[in-house]
Amino acid sequence: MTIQEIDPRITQTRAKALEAALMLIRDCGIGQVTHQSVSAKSGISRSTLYRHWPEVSDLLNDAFVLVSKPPISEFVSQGSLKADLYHLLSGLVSAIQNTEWGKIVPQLIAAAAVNKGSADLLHEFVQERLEVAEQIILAARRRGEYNSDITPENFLILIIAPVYYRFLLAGFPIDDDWIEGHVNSVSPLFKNRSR
Amino acid sequence: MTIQEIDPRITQTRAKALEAALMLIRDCGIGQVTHQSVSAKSGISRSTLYRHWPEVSDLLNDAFVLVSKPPISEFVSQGSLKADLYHLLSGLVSAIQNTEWGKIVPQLIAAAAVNKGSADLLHEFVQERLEVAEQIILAARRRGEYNSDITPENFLILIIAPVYYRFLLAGFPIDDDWIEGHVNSVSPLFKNRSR
DNA sequence: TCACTATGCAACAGATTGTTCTATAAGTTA
DNA sequence: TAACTTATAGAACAATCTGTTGCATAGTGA
Repeated sequence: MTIQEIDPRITQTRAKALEAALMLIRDCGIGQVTHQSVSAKSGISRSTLYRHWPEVSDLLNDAFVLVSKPPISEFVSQGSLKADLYHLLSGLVSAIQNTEWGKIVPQLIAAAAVNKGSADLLHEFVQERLEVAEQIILAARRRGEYNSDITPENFLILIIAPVYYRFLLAGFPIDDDWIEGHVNSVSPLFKNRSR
Repeated sequence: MTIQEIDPRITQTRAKALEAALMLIRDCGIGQVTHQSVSAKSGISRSTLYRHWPEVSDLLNDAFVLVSKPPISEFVSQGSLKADLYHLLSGLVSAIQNTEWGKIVPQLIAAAAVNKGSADLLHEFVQERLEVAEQIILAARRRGEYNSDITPENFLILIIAPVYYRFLLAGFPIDDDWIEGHVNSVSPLFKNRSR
């Protein structure tokens, strides 16, 4: 009952090909991803690519899986709700502006609109992130900092959504000052109870 | 000095081809839009399509222009800020759920990420809509209903962004109850002044 | 060492792409 | 109406791309 060893050649081929695919997705969009273009970019032969991924959609899916499963860091409170929210948004903005994620997510959104597999992947990713971020609100509630009719989920979306809106739709810049102002803007909602 | 008459054959060809292109974008994504597929869907011959749009990107661009220039309705206040915001979101959600716009915008976002022309188009569209919606806030301010440090633009994004987030990223449903709850959630901000 | 198998390469038929030419039909002008 | 101008459809084409296969090679595990 030994553990199944995986041929390192397969691992290498997959890694190289998916990295090339991600570069193509990022720079040219999913429409430019073909067995041929991935072969040219990765050095993997076309026949090998067909053997691993008979359809381009299989390749795209694996590439999206790769980028939508980043490590989720443990929640450590910064001490206050405002500080935690600022920290959350800083991380998000940094991921969007300085990592592959920012370049890939628009393509994943487009893929999700026409492909159920991609949609499931994207929604699962977002759901997972929301659940992690919910710890922020629950911790604040325990400290008595958060006491609102707004559900943690809706409140988090209120915080996070403008970042994506500015980035994906408006093309507005996002800097530390804006993040700080944004957190301050919503802070009156921490304790308001609407009726 | 007569007005230049446009050959109706050209107008027809363009209309038919762009309609077909939009259907392909909506159903299959921009990657599936080719002169051939548009020809098959529209009945326009391939050679004619090449004459009108030498590159696929030209065709895509014209299609996106078509869909991103919808008529902007005059602002008529519903009487209160809450009612105006509810009205604004209802219209947006309806456009997203019941018209082409909802199916096309994910593709336009993806195109914008790799193509400056598409990006300009999208950002201009969003900017224009924000400016129209700003009338809501300005009217509320005149009535004394809105008095906040949050700029009208930032406030509107706070209102609008969660709709797009739920639709594009989370895949969450959006119904009238949610819209109403959302407007109520942010209503404490109408008059709050943060410090 | 030996069996196994993933890879690269060449070759291939079939489809797609981009271009050009010609006949025809539709539009415009007088 | 007749004479013109022009847009389109269709065919044909070389070039490229797609998907598949067979085979030699080289890396892997026992």
